[in-house]
Parts: sequence; C-alpha cells; structure tokens
Amino acid sequence: MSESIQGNGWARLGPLLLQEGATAQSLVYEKLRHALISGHLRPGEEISLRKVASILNVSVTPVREALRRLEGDGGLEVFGGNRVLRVPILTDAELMDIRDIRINLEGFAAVQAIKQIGSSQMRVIENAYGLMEIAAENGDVDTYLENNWRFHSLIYRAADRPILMSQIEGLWLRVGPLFHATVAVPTHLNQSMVSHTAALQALRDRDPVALQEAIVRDIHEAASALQQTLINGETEVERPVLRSKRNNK
Amino acid sequence: MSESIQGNGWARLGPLLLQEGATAQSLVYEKLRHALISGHLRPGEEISLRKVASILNVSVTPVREALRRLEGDGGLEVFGGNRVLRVPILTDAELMDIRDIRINLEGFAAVQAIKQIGSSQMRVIENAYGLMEIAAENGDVDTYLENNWRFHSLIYRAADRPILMSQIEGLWLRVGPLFHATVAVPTHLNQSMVSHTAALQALRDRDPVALQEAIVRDIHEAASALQQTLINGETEVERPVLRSKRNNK
DNA sequence: GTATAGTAAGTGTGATCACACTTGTGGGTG
DNA sequence: CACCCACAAGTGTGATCACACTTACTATAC
Repeated sequence: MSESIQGNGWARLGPLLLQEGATAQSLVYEKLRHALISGHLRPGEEISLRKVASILNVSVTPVREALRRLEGDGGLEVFGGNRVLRVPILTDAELMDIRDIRINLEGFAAVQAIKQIGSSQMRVIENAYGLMEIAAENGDVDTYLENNWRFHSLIYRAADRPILMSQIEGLWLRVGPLFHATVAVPTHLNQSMVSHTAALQALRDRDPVALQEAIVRDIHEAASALQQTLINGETEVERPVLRSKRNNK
Repeated sequence: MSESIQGNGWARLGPLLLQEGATAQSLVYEKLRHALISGHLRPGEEISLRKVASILNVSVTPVREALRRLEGDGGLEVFGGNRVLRVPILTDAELMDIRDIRINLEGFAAVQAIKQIGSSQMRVIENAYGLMEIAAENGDVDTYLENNWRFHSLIYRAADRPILMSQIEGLWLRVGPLFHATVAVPTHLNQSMVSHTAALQALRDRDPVALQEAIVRDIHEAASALQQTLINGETEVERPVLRSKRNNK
C-alpha cells in the first residue's frame, strides 16, 4: 500500500508538458519543487536522474540541472557513495534549527504583510482556508497540505519581499516532505486549524501582533508534532522508490 | 585599469586543482562561491560556462552543475535572451529586503552563538578582527573583506546551527559582490570597524544584547552605505568580463 | 551621420556516450 | 545460518556534440 501510494505520487509528475519559452530544466525544477513542498516526496527518498528522466520523458541533462538547483535551495542533499541526491532526513536538532528560523522569518513576513494586504489577497487566503477546513473534515491529507502551503505563502507574499519569500520557500522545501508524518499525530490537524483560524481573524482585524502570535504558534505546534514523529520513529523515511529496481526490466 | 583588476580576479581562480575524492563540480562551486562572498565578482557580471571551463581547465559539465547550484543558492540569476547566469544586480528594495532578513537571522545567530562560544573560537575571531584592522589601516580592501566575512561567519558558526548558517551564507552570496562598492563611501570602513570593535567587546563580556546591537548596527550601516552607492551610481555594475571577447582569439 | 542587413561569434540547452564506482543479488562454502 | 565472492545492474560524473537563439560587428545605402 505504501508503495502504491508513492507510485501514484510519481505518476502525477509526468510526462513533462513542454511549454513555449520555458526550458525543460525549469519545468522539471518546478515539478520537483512542488512535490517537495507538498510532501509528495519523503525524507530519505533518493532521486535517480535516469528514473526521473524516464518518467518525465526528457534526457538526463535537464534533470541534472534541476536537481542541482534543488540542492542549492536546500531541498535535496548528496548522499552515499554514488552521490545520489535524496530528500534530506532531518535530525531533531535540525528541526529545531528550522523551527527557529521559520519563527524569525515567517513571523517577520506576517507583520510586514499585514501592513499592505489587499482585499483580493484576502479573498484567496480565505479560499485556501476554506479548502483546508473541508480537507481536514474529510481527512484529505494531500488537499490539506497543498492548501496549508497556499494559506501561508499567500500571507507572506503579501509582504512583497521577494528575497524573504524565497528564503521561506527554501525552508518549506526542507520541511515539506515531513508534513505527511504530522497528520499521524492525533491532535495536530485540529491544533493547526485553530492557529489558522486565529491567523485569519488577525488578518481580518488588521492585528499584526495577533497574526504573528498565531503564525509562531502554528510553527511551534508543527515542530512539536514533527518531534513526536521522530520519537515514535514515524517520520516515514522511505526506501528509495525512484531508484530503478534491479529486477523490473 | 578596471579591466586589469578584474583580470587578476579571474586569474586567481584557476586552473582547478583536482582533489582526491572531490568532484570537479564541487570544487568549481566552492571557488565561485568564495569569489561571490568575497566580492571578487561584481553585480551584473555574466558567467560564461565556456569561459569558466577554459580558465579552470575543465569541461563545461561541472561548470554547469556548479552554476546551477549557485543559482539555487541565490548567488546567481538567469539573465537575458541567452539565459546566461549573472551576478544579480540588486534594487534598493532588494537591499532593504536583504538587510531586514540579515538583521533577523544574524542577530538571532549572534545571540545563540554567545551562549556557547569557546576560547578557541574566540581566538580565531580575534585573529580575523586583527587582520581586518591592519587591512583597514593599509587600505587593503580584499583582505579587509575576506576577514570581514571571516569575522562574521566565525561568530555565527559558534551558534552551531548548520541550517541557519547556510541561510546566512546565501544572503552573503547576494551582498558579497556589492561590498567593494561600500569602501567608496568615506566613512564606511571606520564605522564598520567601530561596530566590529563593539561586537568583539560584547563577545568578551558575554553580553548577548550588546552583541546583537553591534551586529544589527553593522548591518544597518552596510545597507546604508550600499544605498548611497546606488544613489551615486557607483555600484560597480560591471560589463561582462567573463564572456569571451570577440576579437581576442 | 543613421539605419539596415548580413555574418560571425558567442550564449546556453538538451542529447548521448563512456567511464568509475556503488549497490544489490545469487550462489557457494564453512 | 553467516560470510564471501562474482557478476549484473544501477548510480552519478565528466566529456563532447549539435542545435537554436542571441549578441556583436561590419559593410552598405541613404
């Protein structure tokens, strides 16, 4: 079952739809980036150049370039004797490191955002919130996580600070693969929604302090849930799936 | 003159000394990374794959991979119809964006560092400070900037937070190419040394608040000097040098 | 002098290849 | 059963090539 879920995750990636004016490498990059942030790729998962190239129906060259960019972003790390690129497995210390950076940067971004957020931005944030709520009720993890990212990123984007946003995206590249594991913690989803509700209310009220507190609380709760999954050994560290299997030719 | 100075900057890069167990691409990456942080590369400078490959005496493949990593780090950006990678030219808004992120992250890193900094770490920080002081007296810009980065990075490294450190390095990749321009502002070097002296004293005194204030002041002053160079049109945005010249075959 | 067209040189991109090394599997031996 | 070895398959790495497109330069015409 675990294997087939992941198979479906990879099936969603390809083949690549080429776009006029876009390089293959940038399209590969965006696909994999999205897969990382949304949690479709799991910690420890190894990303084989040839397998990705095969799935996306491109040569290995654009895959190499895309993966190297993701390495630079922090989303992938070099692993093992083969130097295969894999989704990083984070230690407890690294989780805390990321948590504290996120508190600093996302808290700051939220405060800057609220100074200038417009009604059209609020509408799409409300939409993301609504979809998240429905997904939480339905136990639809993928939709929940997609809109969790959407909710957060729409808020921070309203700060109109592109470099800050890219730093935050880099952090989410690192923790995105872990978020699937947090839903195994029974209270996490509900707690998370409580913080999201508070954040949304703070946005409506134009209250920067309340917004920052809600964001910081959400980050703390997520980190705590992630720590629990580390303790319970439930981080869903996956066996390499993207590496071709020897006997499946 | 400007051309020959830059020629010397590039001469320092190559040829690549291959190391047992290290890939060519990682060595290229480190060289270029260092060149960015230390200010040897200037905003707007375009980095031609073939020219770098020629200087470093490798094929274009490892250069491509290294440059793509640097793109992911934020040190280089895609530019123009050819999609050549170049050192980003920062707008005033981007400078302020980076300044604020730096204040958040480097301020936080400094506070964490002071909690656990040891005497051997202090010794090398003192050494960097001393070399910076001598270089400031002698007007030796390169040595000053090398040790400026060294001073700062040694402090933050004492926080023992690898991911935070990589975020900070990414920011320095972005501003490093600009620091040469700040020495054109008459008071900047002296002001910077005042803040460094205060930071060092705070480290000696184990005073986190004073350390954070000194770091934050230094960042503000650097950003202010950079803004002045933008206003004066002195950002030293360079013509492409690394692109092969048409008539120099 | 300016504008245009043509050409050469330069740019990155993607494809393919060969190689060195690693990883995985199966068989044999103690 | 555990260990070792041989071999096959897989891994990334670096090299090279051809191509499409861009940029720069030169010559010509007005």
